[in-house]
Amino acid sequence: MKYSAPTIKDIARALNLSTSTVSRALRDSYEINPATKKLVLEYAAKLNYHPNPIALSLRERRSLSLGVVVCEVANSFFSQVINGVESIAYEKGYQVIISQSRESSVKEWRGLQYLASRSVDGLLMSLSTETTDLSMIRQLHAQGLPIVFFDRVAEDIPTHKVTVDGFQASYKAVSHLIENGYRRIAILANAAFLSITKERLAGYQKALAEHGLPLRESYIRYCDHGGMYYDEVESALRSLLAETPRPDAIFAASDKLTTNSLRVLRLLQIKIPDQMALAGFSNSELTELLDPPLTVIKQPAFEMGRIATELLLQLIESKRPVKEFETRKLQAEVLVRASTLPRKKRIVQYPTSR
Amino acid sequence: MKYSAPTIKDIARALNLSTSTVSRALRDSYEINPATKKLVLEYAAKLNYHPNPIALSLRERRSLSLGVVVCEVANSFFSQVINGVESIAYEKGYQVIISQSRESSVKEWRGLQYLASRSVDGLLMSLSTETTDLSMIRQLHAQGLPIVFFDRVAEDIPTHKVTVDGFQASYKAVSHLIENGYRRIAILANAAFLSITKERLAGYQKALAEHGLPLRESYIRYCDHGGMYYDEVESALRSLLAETPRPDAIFAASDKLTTNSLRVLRLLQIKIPDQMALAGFSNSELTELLDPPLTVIKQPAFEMGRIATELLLQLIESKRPVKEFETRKLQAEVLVRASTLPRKKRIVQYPTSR
DNA sequence: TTGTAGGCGTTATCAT
DNA sequence: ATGATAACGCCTACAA
Repeated sequence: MKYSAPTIKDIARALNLSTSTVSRALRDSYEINPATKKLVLEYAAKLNYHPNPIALSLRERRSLSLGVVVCEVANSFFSQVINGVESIAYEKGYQVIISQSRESSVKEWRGLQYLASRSVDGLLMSLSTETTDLSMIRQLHAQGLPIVFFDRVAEDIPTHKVTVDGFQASYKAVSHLIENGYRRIAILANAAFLSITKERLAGYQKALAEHGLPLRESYIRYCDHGGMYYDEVESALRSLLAETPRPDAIFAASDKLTTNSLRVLRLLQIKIPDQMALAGFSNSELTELLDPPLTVIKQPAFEMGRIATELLLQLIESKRPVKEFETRKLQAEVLVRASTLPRKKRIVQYPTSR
Repeated sequence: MKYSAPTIKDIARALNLSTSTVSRALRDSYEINPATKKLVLEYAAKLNYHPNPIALSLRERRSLSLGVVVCEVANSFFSQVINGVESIAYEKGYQVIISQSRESSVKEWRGLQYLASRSVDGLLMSLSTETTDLSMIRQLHAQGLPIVFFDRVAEDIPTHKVTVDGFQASYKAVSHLIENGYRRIAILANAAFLSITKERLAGYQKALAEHGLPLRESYIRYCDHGGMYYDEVESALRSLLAETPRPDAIFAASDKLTTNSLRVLRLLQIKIPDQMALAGFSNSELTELLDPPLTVIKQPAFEMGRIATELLLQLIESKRPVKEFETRKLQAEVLVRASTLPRKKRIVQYPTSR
């Protein structure tokens, strides 16, 4: 079945004009007779004519579209970022094309492949947890495709970056835990090589150090799929629970890790916060409705999308190659809730069962 | 800054060949000298040549892309549908372009506008709650753009549709409420004109009727933005709570309505399920972790996306106009949890303090 | 086996 | 004020 939208040619033929006249009339050129113009516009409206964006793209060598690569849209943080991206993009007449990597470097690669080969004018990118090979991104960037990284950035690719100050955020959240009486705080983090992982880990370490608590390597766990798979989180937590001494708090360093940790702890019937406190990054709208309400670090995701897009459009619309790049660091807020209530001294810390 | 990918022309010039030879070599045509072929392929690889999809689209009059119009991706149901769509689309070499209406008919219109005018080969569509004017969709459809509706369908546009059996699902969920002792069940629904609203309402009515309960018009509330705005849900619920006699259960007929209802009830400090039971549609991964765990109707969202996409590709790839259309109805499952525990007879039903 | 020309829809340039 | 032509990158019928 063939779908065929009306073209300038159709209008020209019907009205006995040349395509150039029609084109000019449609663009309201001053050199067209008002009568002709009216004729053309009316007929075009009747046909519901719209210029073919593909032809336009081919001619103008730009598609007026931006690619966004995220691990998945079914993640509050990323969907909020996307809303921020769209808010700016639409304003400036750009279409947004989303590609999901689902934390797989193969899928990421495939999405990039498609987006890159001239179908988008620029790229907004958050790396998948699996991505270690940056060669393709590097090459696209070298070829001149404007790229802005957000959230999970490639540190050594010289371009604009927008991140959240994960160091500060983690520092604040872990300090909060310590101030509420928790002493044995474990951390559940994303893949170790990600920039955000390093940052968040550093904030955790600083909070411990500043309060004179020891840093135990055995209290650190990495989840290479960012908590995308439940099993990965369950086994990490189980092994943490088997540590001696057992941690009295978990700090989860990303969205999926946080909610999946809650799931595991509930499954294991571990009381929060009495037997184990829980805090972590999360942008879900539902965290305050959970049982217990979760203490979370909420990132300014929408804002992040907006800023990244503004920077990208700057790159795209700049006449000369941009040499100076900036890294914007946004502050996140810590929302304190019941999952990290001050530790009660009287509670039995090591129940005999489990 | 200008990004310019290598073209066939570049290769032809460099190798002293014609563009057609290069083109054929790249497509591994049998009529090309193996030596030439090798030469071209190697040089192309070196340049990291990829055919320009825009030029291809212009020529082949298809873009190998599908448009998806949903109200928002930050909604578990829709993001799961999208994952289903992508799973099929990628397999068949199609790119997926997502457009969010955010329950606004203007944004929906704008997204459609862009997607439709030849940049996509077909459309997967779930109406925004605000959309009453179908003329644009109707026209695109009349012009031959293949469209498949899912979830919120346009009943009188003749094409494939994929829905969930909202009648059965509602019937089962409301029956469950009744069997657990609730008698005054109010319903919170989407905009009244939506097909899914009518269906779900009918299921609710049947359950009441079958159990000999009266249908009270005063127990029905519509939220025209589908619960996208918290305030809308809060005022609907407040007015329901003011009814005499006061309802003892709320049945929420869509995702956002369900979670926002929980939010309102908690804000008003109404105990669930003792003072008010709550059940509703939701595809969130977190419903079992909420306080209380929510009884929900979970739709086969991923499956829906898959099926809709398969049907759409059938339409797109069909040689002759398709005249026979099918409506697939999928079954949803009811997950029973604590928010609808059997009603305790001994509980005070009308606390004096609110 | 390779090359030439035309066309997909549009607009800019250069006539008329 | 309007028209003819070329070009964007690609493919293919036709020519050589």
